[in-house]
Amino acid sequence: MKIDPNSPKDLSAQIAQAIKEAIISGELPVDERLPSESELSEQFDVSRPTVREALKRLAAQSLIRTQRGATGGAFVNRLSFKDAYAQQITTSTLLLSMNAVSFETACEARYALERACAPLSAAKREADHLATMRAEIHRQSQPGLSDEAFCASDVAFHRALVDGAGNPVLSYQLAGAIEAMQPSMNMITFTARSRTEIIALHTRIADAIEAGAPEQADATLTELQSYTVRLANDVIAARAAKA
Amino acid sequence: MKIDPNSPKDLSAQIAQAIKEAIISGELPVDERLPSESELSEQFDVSRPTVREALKRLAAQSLIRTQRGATGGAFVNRLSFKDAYAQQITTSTLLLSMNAVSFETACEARYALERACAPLSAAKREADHLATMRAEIHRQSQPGLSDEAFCASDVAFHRALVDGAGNPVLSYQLAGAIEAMQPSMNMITFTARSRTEIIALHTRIADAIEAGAPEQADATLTELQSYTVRLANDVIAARAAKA
DNA sequence: GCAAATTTAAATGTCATACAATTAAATGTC
DNA sequence: GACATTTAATTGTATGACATTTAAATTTGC
Repeated sequence: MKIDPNSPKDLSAQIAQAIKEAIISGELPVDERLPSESELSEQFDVSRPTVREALKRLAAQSLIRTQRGATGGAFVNRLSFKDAYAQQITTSTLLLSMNAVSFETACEARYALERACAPLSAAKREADHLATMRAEIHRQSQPGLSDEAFCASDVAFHRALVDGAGNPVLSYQLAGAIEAMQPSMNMITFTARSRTEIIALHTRIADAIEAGAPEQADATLTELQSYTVRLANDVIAARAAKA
Repeated sequence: MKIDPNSPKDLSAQIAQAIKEAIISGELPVDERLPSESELSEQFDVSRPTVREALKRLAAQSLIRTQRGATGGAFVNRLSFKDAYAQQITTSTLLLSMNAVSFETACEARYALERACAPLSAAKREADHLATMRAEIHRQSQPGLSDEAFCASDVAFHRALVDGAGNPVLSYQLAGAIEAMQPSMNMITFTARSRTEIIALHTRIADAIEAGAPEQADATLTELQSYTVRLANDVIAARAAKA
């Protein structure tokens, strides 16, 4: 691992990249201890603060963890699905909010991905995920539920649908798509009528999964997508009319 | 934005989180300049190196960019799709390699997602993406192509299929799923026979997209998935036999 | 001789200060 | 007015010190 003092990049960025590449290539295996900060600063011929900045960059990406104390140091971290979920969600959220992605585009992506899960979920139809879906449907029908709580339950319902596919990689990929949309979903005011409609569609989806009928789940998800987009467009139109 | 000196977390981690939350909430809009490092160190009542560690954490996630010089400083960065792609790919790659995700599971996720794109691509059937797919198919049939080059072309083909859906959010989500599998794909030795088979399937997929026939694309992708898994299993079996 | 208490050493976390490098704006010069 | 120079602000890097944490080594007490 070498760095170039004449590169346009910061030294800390170069060092971080060198270590990152060593981790990706497998040269540094999981749980391996990196040299101490002092040793690294000698190896790369830079000061300790510079090394520390590099290590913080890696820590921010969950590539390493640090421990204090006698046997402490920086260790290569096993990237857990949980950590990856969290990163995926914040990245997706920022991507949508900062790039003026239309509700329709985000919605299209989300439901396309969900339709990808539906056949797998329908094939497995696991009891616990189905139970979660039913429970969330029940919660959604409670009167006096706030719009935020309704949305949160909506997210939980769809996560259960996705997790029902029993593929952690899929769940990870979809976590971002589903949760990143919550801010825009929250702006929708769910009337009693629209809630009834959505609950009916959720029920049909759960039924389709339980029956092992993927085409039906697919079609109902498409219906739900159009309905959601219509609701959002109503909100946008109402706002435009006011202004 | 306040921090707690008695928290178990590092000061730099707390500061990074505080700024991150301000960015996510929109309190700090895109291109806004953060206070200088000296000002931040006064505001948070910590030293400048500590502030810098916090800023490097944010820079590692592409949340800020820094400029040197008189009018320099740290600016809130608009998270571009390109940056998000890159993060998504490294995260996915590490997730697969560090968690002993089976080839079959990763493959299932990948093809489920691709099948999600197929109907959208078939509806749009854009000329340039179709041209890219045809060009990659042609490249794949060149004799003397290395396994690595064949794999790279395979990735390009599938990316074109995905990008053909015309939904940048989908493309972003799928970039990870497709490219993260390249390391495991590279271990497969593609014989002349298997290449012919794969090229035939690719051709049928392109034909289906061009014809606007989503069901056909879906079915062919499923075939390609099974065939890929079979090839991988052969490699694994051959290795086991040797040992 | 063994267990508990203490000391020690190694590592990260934090601070203070200084200087180098870069960049744009202000200033000066012709 | 155009061009060169200076200046000031800001990040990048280095040095050295001290605080804090943690496990291992040592000492002490019985």
